[in-house]
Amino acid sequence: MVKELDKKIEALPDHVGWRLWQASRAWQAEFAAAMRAAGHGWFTEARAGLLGHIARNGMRQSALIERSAISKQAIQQLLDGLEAEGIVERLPDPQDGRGKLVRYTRKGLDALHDGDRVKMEIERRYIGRIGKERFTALMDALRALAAAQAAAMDEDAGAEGEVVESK
Amino acid sequence: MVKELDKKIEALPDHVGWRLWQASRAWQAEFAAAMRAAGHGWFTEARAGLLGHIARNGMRQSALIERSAISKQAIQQLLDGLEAEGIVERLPDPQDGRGKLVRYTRKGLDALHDGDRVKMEIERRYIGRIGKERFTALMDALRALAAAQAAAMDEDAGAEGEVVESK
DNA sequence: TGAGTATCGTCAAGTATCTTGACTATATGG
DNA sequence: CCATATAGTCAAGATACTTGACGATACTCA
Repeated sequence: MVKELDKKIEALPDHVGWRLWQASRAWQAEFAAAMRAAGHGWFTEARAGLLGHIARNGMRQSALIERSAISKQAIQQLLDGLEAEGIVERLPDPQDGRGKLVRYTRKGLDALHDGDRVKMEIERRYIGRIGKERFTALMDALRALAAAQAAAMDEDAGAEGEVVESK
Repeated sequence: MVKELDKKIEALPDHVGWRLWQASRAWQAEFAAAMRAAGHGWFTEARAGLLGHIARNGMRQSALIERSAISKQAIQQLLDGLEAEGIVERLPDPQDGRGKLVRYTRKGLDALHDGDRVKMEIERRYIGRIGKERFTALMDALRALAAAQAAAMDEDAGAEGEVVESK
């Protein structure tokens, strides 16, 4: 019994990528469970990520595309789903016949509110688990990493990023 | 121009879950790109995660299932793919007619070696980007989080985790 | 010994997320 | 007015999972 447990622990991967993936999945599972408990079963991980980018007062779909790291088609599909759930609605942009404005419905704003609450709860739980100091260090490192990566990507783009269509 | 950039930055979500997800995706993209460059195009993220759990000298599929956070069916599908690629092979377990042993092929071991190299390279890059101290703090926090979460799950299971099938 | 039960792996079907390619409609700038 | 770029959509497919059902083997204990 004990021997098996030992084996299990001893062999877990321990590189950054694995740890990040693990932590990310755990967070998402916790968030999804809490949101389901709050009656928002439609709140999947990708949708949550996208909603985090939509300004409370709405925005153009194209602006959303710029902000998110995924393709316009993927965003469209997510929005389709969210629209079907009644979380957001899409209106034609009066300024540009091609564009559309995405904005929250009443239901969407309520869900957003619950989402924020749940996020704060989870954060509190995390701080309780690993201590405020460690948590702060975690956020600090993650922010630094994101900033550094964004900078690295900008450099690539600025230098000569378009070697893709060779061959 | 500048104004648009400001907008873009100002609106990024900043909670733990989002940061973890971002960081995880960025790591995976970096890893996949490097592995592709090394001629291992089949090395997808889920496969990499699974391979991280397979002992160098092979192991039972059921042991793999215990270690991984995903379902046995998902693991089977991943193994199917890896087997088709010639990375691992599955042999009947002489000790147990139901079981199978999973082990690396020669090609798999080579890929694993490249994978380890790439992981170390990325880690070095990360340390270069955010500093050794921050990186250490990051790993420390992630490990603590994983340990605390595992403990929390064990508690749940020990107490009364089976309220699922009510209603 | 043999019936019930648990474990191991598989098959099948479905969902979520994301990708690429092709296309329409509108805007913009000579 | 025409060429080109941009905004959004449609369709098809890949990947990474999920749940449910199932067959085969092993274990237990009366």
